[in-house]
Amino acid sequence: MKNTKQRGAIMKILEESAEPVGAEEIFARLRGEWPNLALSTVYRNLERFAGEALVHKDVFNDGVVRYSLSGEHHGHYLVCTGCSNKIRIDDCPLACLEQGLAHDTGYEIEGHTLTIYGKCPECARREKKEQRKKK
Amino acid sequence: MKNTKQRGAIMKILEESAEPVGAEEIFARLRGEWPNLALSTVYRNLERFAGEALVHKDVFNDGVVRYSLSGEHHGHYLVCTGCSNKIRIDDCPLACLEQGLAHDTGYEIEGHTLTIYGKCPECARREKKEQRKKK
DNA sequence: CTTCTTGCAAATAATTTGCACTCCA
DNA sequence: TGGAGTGCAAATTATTTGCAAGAAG
Repeated sequence: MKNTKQRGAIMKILEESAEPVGAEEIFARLRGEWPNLALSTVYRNLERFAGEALVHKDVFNDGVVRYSLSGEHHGHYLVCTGCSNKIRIDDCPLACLEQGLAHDTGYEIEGHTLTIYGKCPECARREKKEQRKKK
Repeated sequence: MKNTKQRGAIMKILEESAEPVGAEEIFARLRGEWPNLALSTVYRNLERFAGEALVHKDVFNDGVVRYSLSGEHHGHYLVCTGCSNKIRIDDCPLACLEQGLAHDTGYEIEGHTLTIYGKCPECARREKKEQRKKK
């Protein structure tokens, strides 16, 4: 894999951001510094990185694909369906389940997506207030 | 919600299929019986159903949104990243984790998405063969 | 040099929307 | 009958691809 400046710039964004980022977002953030960077270059490199297992690729519920460095510590989120506030879940109870599955099905497990949805205390309270108003 | 024949037909597909189905797939399956059903009607109704919590909406790793009846017994899938073959996972190890989270964060947990990805034995074998060819 | 990469523009794929017409309640 | 629902075509959005020109080793 050749070492090009656009490749480096894309990787730097990935390194700097704590949360997964999408191609369009990376493109927007690099627009200033690299005015004639092509969006397709971003997509191609992200796909490349994912292929080489340098980054982890994930499709979110909004349909956008986001990437994050694979070195980063594996984690999931608890997302509030009211205000979209996110809490990281460090505990991941799936390693064991995956082993069992690999054994039972013969699949080579590559990974998983897990996101938990709920209402944070404020949103839950607000929602109940609104329901009372309606009646 | 009015009871139209296309709405019924879409719901019937949902009821008949054990696995989550996408809009294009439902459209394809109904084209024979309803030759001038519009794809947009399928999309609109699925969104509607999801809004009324009649069906569960989920974005898969291939970027396609698939829907399944919410009444159905809760379950997750092991999806092959090669051929998209799906195996249902009846075991769900999250109830306990969710209780702990509710206690720790004060959130009212509403649900979660969990999908495991891997390669089925055939796809894994095929992929290895192709890699060897390249060298 | 020569192969890997990029930029640009055009092509897809999945989904959404505007609008006139249709059909259930 | 009146508004919810539909079909059709055109618009969006996210992503992919073909190809000639450019840069890295």
